[in-house]
Amino acid sequence: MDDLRTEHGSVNGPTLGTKVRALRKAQGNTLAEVSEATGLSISALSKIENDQVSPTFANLMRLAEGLQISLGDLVTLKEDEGNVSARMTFSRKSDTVFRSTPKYDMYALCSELRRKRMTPLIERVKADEPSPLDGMVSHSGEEFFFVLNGAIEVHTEHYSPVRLDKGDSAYLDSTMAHTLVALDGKDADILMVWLGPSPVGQEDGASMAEAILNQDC
Amino acid sequence: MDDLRTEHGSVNGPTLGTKVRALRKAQGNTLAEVSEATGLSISALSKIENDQVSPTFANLMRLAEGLQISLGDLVTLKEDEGNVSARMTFSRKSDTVFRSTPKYDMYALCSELRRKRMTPLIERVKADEPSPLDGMVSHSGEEFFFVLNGAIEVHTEHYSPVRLDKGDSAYLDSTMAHTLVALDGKDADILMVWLGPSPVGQEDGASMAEAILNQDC
DNA sequence: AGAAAACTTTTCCTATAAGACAAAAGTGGT
DNA sequence: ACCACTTTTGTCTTATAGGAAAAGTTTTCT
Repeated sequence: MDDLRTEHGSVNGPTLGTKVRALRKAQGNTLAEVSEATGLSISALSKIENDQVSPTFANLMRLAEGLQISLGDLVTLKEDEGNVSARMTFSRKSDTVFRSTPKYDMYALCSELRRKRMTPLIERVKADEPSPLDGMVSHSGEEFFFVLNGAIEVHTEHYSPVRLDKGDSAYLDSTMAHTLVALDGKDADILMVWLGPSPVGQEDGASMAEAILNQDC
Repeated sequence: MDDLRTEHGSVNGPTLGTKVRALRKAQGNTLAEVSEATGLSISALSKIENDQVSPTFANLMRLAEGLQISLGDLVTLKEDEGNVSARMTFSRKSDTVFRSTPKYDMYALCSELRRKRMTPLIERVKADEPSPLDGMVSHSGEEFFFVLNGAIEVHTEHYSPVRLDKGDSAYLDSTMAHTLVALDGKDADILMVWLGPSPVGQEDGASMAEAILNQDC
């Protein structure tokens, strides 16, 4: 047999083989090392990477474990994530408002990097805010807050409000209705990292970020 | 052959076969209908559902399409993921060192919440540090940094070192070797959020966090 | 109810493909 | 050019996929 590309590759995306190879290379390992980690023979790995065979489910599981990737991520032929283009980005102290509402100003961080799964933001929670419970929202995913300046109160539908001062942090299930209120009459700055529900979705990571940003304020 | 349960089932979760059968039944279809939809023979489907064979990747793709489920969802034998207990937690300004090394002190945030997918930490990067490149590590997942105090330099295997001052942030693919260096002779504090590669893994989110923490310094 | 009919699933057998082992070919460094 | 290392390519064994018959299940008819 020659090439199974058409059989199990998605139309344009990388084949399973190229992805496995990219992952292995990204970790700086040889076939022998992955063979050790997975229990698969070197030749089998070679053939898999060259799309000469279609590995069995059992071996896909061993492969995923050895490559330290979830099985779902492994079989989901998402675009190149191991190899190319950008693998890192950074943001200078952000001064471009990504989105502004009566309640929040938002500054997206590291937005150049498209392929990321987490969405980091800085939010300024405005002090002059009428009634806390107005802004209650729930959306998919999880979020983590860290208070950079000022103090906030986290309101949720299931817990009593929690006051967080500078340096405090919170982690919550975003599907639970929640909102933030600046305390002491001063604006508060928080660092927020949002993680969407779709573990593999790349492009819809972006759209979901959009969604949450449109919703969350 | 009798039963491959131990080969490709997770310890307690449902096997692939039971999941396929459940999906088919839920849609009210017969093996013949799924055979039609997937192109797989009835006998092959039967064996798959009874865990008598380990289907090839090519056939897993056809199966997923026929069952109208994403490949990732099909192979990810996830248990019920809805159930709860805690859905939020918070941390006061952390003062308990989670882990300390010559190079870093780490403070885990929101560690009470077990089910979370992101792992937030505060790291103090120590100034008195001999040679930057010693500590280079690569591990699975992605990480986001935000500089709280001081200045750091991010070294990676593929990019030139980047200086980050207070308020700056970075996002990087953790599989790329990297390390942080405190600049200007002062310790630097950063907020880091790490996201492991396994999207659904709950409990192994914890173990992976362990892994990265043990490795990353 | 009982029996036949129609349908669904499992089992047997054969062809073919995947996996292991070993040898050959390719790579990189000195 | 040599050596150590990595990857690919054969050959053989073992397992998966397909086809058809057997077994099991439900429906229908009298």
